[in-house]
Amino acid sequence: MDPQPFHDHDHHLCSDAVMSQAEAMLTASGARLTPVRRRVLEILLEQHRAMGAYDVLQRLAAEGFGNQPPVAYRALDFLVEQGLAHRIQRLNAFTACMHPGEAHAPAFLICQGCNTVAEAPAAPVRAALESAAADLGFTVERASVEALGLCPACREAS
Amino acid sequence: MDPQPFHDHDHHLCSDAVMSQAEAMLTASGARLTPVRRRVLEILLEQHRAMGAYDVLQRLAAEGFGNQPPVAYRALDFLVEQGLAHRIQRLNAFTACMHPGEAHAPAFLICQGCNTVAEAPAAPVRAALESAAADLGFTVERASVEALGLCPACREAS
DNA sequence: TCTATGTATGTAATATCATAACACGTCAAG
DNA sequence: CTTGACGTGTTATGATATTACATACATAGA
Repeated sequence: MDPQPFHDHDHHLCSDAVMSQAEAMLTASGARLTPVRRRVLEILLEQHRAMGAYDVLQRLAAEGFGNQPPVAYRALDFLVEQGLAHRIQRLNAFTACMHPGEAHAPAFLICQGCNTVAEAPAAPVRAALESAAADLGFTVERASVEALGLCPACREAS
Repeated sequence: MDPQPFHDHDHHLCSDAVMSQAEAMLTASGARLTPVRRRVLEILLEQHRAMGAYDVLQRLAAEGFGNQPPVAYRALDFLVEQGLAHRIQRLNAFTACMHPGEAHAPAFLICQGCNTVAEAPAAPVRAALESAAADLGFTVERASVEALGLCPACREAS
């Protein structure tokens, strides 16, 4: 999967590609990418980071949208439901999905140096988890896998 | 690892064993198991569930300890540091560690039916995660793996 | 024994994260 | 042209967590 988050790259390629995919997906599914929702997605796409709902809200408010928490939470929840964003439990924050449409139950790598959040391919991780769970008779429905650590750049810098 | 959380068992065997181990570990390390800390551990050990800090606090207050959040958070943080409790990110809640002393970076299995939380052996899961991370040059320091699903009993009942 | 020091606890105040409930507007189907 | 579904705005409140400071308590060193 995509190592880009951790390296210099032309970020427009990321965000533009995701925006197009998002539009296509939502058109196909009939869900509506309203101005607030679109703007929230754009804001999340600005960086490979996780943003708190209140940070997003502040941005929205500054641009003339509503300035009460539900405005942000509703848009964020919508994006999460549509698979366009992920919630990072550990940070109480949200990040744009960089691979919308692709079926994926990602693992998140959170750099403690630069706060970058990347999605890692988690199929083997999930397989191992489901196997461990099955040994106890437990059926996994959803799982969150979040790792804290250092990205290549921050590791080198430290 | 221990499938007990998901089955009928003499729970005193769990909690007594853990309490003894906890005492031994802390005596050895020089850390102090003060009344508040001991009581919090006992409370967590009452069930194979996760408890919110404010639930713990309520219990403490009812027993004559302080009734402000830091009282609970400090004791809980202490137990987590000492490896005697775990924080479940997904639930904003805490659970007693059922295998203190054993080196382990567990995966948590959270039953959506009965709220039981079990620790599953996570060595293979972590290995898979570290491997996926290494492919991106990322070094994992700490990770949380939390699965929602159904335990054997609740699965059968549903 | 006394006192200085570090550690633990108690409390007030506040910060941060999240949701419930209701009002209003828009738009498309009937 | 009305109705109903959906989206947005707003008020209020709930739930989770931390900062800062005061007090007590244990214990090692004078």
